[in-house]
Amino acid sequence: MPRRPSTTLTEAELRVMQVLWKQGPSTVAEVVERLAPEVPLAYTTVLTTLRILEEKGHIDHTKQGRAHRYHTLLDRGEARRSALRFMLDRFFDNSPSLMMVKLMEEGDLDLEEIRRLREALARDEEPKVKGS
Amino acid sequence: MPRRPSTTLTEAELRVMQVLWKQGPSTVAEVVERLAPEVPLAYTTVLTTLRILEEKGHIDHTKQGRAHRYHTLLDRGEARRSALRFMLDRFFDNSPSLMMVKLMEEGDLDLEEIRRLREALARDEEPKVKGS
DNA sequence: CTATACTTACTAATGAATCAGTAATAAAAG
DNA sequence: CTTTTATTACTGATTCATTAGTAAGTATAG
Repeated sequence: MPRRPSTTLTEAELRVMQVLWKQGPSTVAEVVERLAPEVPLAYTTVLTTLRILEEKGHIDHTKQGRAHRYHTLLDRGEARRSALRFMLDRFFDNSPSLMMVKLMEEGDLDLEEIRRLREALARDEEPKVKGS
Repeated sequence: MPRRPSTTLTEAELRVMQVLWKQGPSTVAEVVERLAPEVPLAYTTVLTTLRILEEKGHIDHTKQGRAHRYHTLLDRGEARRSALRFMLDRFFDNSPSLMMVKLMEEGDLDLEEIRRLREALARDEEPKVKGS
């Protein structure tokens, strides 16, 4: 029996989606250029990945001169949520607070970020109170 | 040109590591049993994955009767860190605080957890001051 | 000691994913 | 209109990852 086809974005697909999310609708050449320093890929390789993403319904394209300009359809927020759920399940025993703690340890937050997070946490504490 | 071999744990490998991390040193049968409800896999499939993990140096085994009992060598904390780094890069523009905010929105923290997190953040704010 | 049951070791099959080349196409330049 | 050039569409190669079967080995039970 073979492996099952992946339900989530594959590594190559994710790499490309990331570019589209970050720099907005892009042509093949623009994606290649952005990826080049990190992962040098042939023009047609990226083209193929974009075609697959389009087949899967994650992106779209419009004509732009003789080229195609690709737009994301898959919402980044949704992708983030499913990624977070995966991480919680696989690495943090489904404990959001444990994950929060580890994040705090990992990324050194500057004072401004800490202040904003404390405010966000304070806001989180409020809406729990119903009525009055 | 072929695909590059993956540097991180693959999906199947991660699934097995997760079991070993959660329930401690286990035999093949124990791993299969734990995985069964979620993903029914043949005994030998899990055995193969364990062999690969051992070849890669991520786990170890000791004899137990006629069976092998597998132990993790790869530290879970280290795996968590590299997973977090990957997530930060791919989904959260390398902003830990952004990731934390999204995590707060997603995983509902209970009041007790929020309180502890606020304390932890408060402590994080202090050590920045050098001397006196 | 022999038979039984369980476990491992080895091997193979298969499709998934990734990478890229060649041919066709369409726009742009002359 | 013709030539050049950029781009896409199609196709193929490669190997990785996953799955599991068969044979060999080893402990346990009778």
